[in-house]
Amino acid sequence: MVHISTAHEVLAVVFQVRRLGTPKPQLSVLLWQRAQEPQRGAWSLPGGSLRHDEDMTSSVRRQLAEKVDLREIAHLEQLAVFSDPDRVPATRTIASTFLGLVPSPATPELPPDTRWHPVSALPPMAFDHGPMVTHAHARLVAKLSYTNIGFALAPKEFVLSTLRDIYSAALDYQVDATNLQRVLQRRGVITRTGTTAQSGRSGGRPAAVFRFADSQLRVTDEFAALRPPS
Amino acid sequence: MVHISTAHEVLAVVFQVRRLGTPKPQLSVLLWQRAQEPQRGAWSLPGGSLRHDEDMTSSVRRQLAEKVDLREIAHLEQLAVFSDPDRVPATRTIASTFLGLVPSPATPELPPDTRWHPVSALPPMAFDHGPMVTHAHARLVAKLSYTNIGFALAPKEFVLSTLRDIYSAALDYQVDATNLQRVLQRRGVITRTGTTAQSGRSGGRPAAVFRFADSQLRVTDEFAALRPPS
DNA sequence: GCAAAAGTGTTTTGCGTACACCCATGC
DNA sequence: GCATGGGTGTACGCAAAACACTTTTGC
Repeated sequence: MVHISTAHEVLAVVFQVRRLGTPKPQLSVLLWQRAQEPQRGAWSLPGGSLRHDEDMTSSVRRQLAEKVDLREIAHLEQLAVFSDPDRVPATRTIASTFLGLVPSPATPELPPDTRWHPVSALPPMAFDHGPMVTHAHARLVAKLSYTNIGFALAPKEFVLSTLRDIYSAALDYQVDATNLQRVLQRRGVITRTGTTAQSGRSGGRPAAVFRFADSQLRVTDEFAALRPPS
Repeated sequence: MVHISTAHEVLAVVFQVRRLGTPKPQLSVLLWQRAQEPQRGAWSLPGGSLRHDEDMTSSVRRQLAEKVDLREIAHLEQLAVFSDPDRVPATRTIASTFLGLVPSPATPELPPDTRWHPVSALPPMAFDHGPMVTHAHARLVAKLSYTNIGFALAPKEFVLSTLRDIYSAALDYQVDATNLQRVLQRRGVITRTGTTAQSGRSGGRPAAVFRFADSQLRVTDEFAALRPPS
């Protein structure tokens, strides 16, 4: 196919860890359902055309605010560009994808055609949006391991079992709260606030309250191997 | 500034470890010198406009082949997109950057305005191309630690001291050959060919010859922390 | 008291670094 | 022989995982 001109769109993979009826919360992604052909009924990532006077990060923030009324993005970063000439029909469109993270308790109002879907059970996705979600999830999993990126999924203050549930949902395996605490505390990623939470109805020792030390991305475990000599 | 239309270019940060008179080889980047205003005389990354019928990876390969006659790219991956509306004058241009790696012994012919520059001493760079090189270098350093990306910088077959020099140049610190061997062998990244090399003029035990097991990127040390339970 | 949940102490393990020591070659 | 570079063996350290045990609450 030969195209006359090239458009550029930004698409955001926005994750939040949410309760969805199930006992344990699940990692979920924000999608909207197409009302028009092509691919009517399929689910799309939020986003849209880049304006001539904005850079891509501003564009993503603007579009999420305007189109799905979402403003609580705690972290936003570039992922990959999808540039196959035929990735969407008609106009040749290059897509730049972003990873956005929303803290857990926030539950913004959403337009009626927009919904959170658990990453483990995605609906039929429009165009190449499925692989984009997979890619974003892989990036999140990797960064949970060597950065403080958890700050963008967790509440401002939290108890360790809550944080364990968030990590478990994002990583898709049971994380041990004991070790999670020690790893994150040793690295200076989380700190105690000093206060303790109420015990639940069924008893149990009251839990210490923590918070993330930073609210910006920081690499906390730079060298996996081949460390420079000390 | 308001722009009428938006152009899209691809730019490649191509690295090779090269001897440049100095005893130890150095990590170098391929640049060409601008003959026209704006920024005449400043050095640019190779690349150019994306065609309407090609994706970005093909475009990078094509442009490197056409413009600087470079075909021995062993590894090519996306880096970041630079989308500031005013990053270059006149037409608003979005730049997608790529990391390209050329194996060490290959010394392709270059056009006269094109040259390899050591990363440690970059010439005055055009536009925002300086930060692009820095970004690419950071990515390379990170991936040397947790992937087999060295395959794209090393010769097909090599002796361990050669590989040490390559890693040292790319990482910018002295790597210990003994430990490098053990780490890479344990991970299955390199294997012995069985043959041994000649000793140099000044004697010394003949070295074993190695090769990389794969010639495609592979993650070899996935989890820095928060490993799933075993 | 007992169950439930949180937190601490201790052991084990795996991996990477550091370093001492042995090996094979040229001259 | 001896210098030179290559390779192996081993001790050390660190960080994380695993798990037993203690603490603090509700009922």
